[in-house]
Amino acid sequence: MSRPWALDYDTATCNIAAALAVVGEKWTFLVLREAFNGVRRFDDMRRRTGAPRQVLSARLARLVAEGILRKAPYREEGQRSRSEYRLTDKGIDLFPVLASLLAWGDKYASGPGGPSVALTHRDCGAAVAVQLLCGNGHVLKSARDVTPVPGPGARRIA
Amino acid sequence: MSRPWALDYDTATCNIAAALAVVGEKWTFLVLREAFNGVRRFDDMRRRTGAPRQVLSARLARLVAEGILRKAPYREEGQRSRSEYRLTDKGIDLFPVLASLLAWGDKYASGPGGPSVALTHRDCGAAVAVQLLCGNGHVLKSARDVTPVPGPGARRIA
DNA sequence: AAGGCTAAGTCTGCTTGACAGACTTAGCAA
DNA sequence: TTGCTAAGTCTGTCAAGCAGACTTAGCCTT
Repeated sequence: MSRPWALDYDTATCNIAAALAVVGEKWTFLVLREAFNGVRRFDDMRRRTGAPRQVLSARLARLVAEGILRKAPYREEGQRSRSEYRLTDKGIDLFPVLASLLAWGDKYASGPGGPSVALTHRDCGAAVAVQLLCGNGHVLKSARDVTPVPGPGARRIA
Repeated sequence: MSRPWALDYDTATCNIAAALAVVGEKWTFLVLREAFNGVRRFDDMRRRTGAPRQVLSARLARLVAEGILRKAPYREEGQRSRSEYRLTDKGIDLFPVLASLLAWGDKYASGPGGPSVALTHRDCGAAVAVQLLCGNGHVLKSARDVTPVPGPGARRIA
């Protein structure tokens, strides 16, 4: 690797940045974690993430505005009707991000007892992992086997 | 889904939070993106991420302290010797996180021309994608096919 | 209909972190 | 010894995060 080709291209078109602009904030990830765990209600999320109410409120509103969560009414026995937050398909598609973070955390930052959450295949019960898979069906052992190349939207720097 | 089991367990043991505590900050992801693109030098990273010098400096130091990047000396013709930043294996293992973000960004937040970066398999050239794979070799179509269950490190709330 | 109950917020004052831009450092070369 | 450059640090300003108190809105009981 002499001079990386990336230096000749503009970063403005990078979709990692675009994704991060939407979900890149600290509490947003934790909110999504809870959502994937089936937690849907404001106060549960607040208690479990530790996010200040104001921040949680803002993040939820943003996620709804982006179409990652949607508000749905619910009604607890003897209570008024309130709103809870559910993942949309767009939100569900963020799962690999969370799953990758979890895998990395399990490997490098796990507490004493080991992982506190395991992912299983609903249909067969086996453990689920995030893998890099190429179009020819090869499972890649390491990210070192991946070569990033400029895509159609890449823009050369003048 | 009546009452999610997650509500009965402590969030303190969650390794997603542990991972985010290390790499969860906004600029950190962008720094890693550059690192995976082969960008290694302070000023290149600064220019390409837009991070303020002070913040970049702090993030790089943190990543080195965490063993995700390591400093390596380099020497440009006619210049003094300086340090650049390279991914360690621990850092390389974060690739799926970035790749997932990229895939999501490509799908939902792509600019006009389409993706600006494509991931290819070094050995066969085919496109690489992040997939959910179960222990029995099934490729999962959606995160809805994943069932999270309490792991060995899970701690019930009193 | 008055008042209590609760989840889901908003409001207030304080503190921390981000930021831009100027400045500093350290080794190499002329 | 002076200049050059990448890689930082320093300073003042401003936005964001934060804890804790307060508010809101329906449903229920009395």
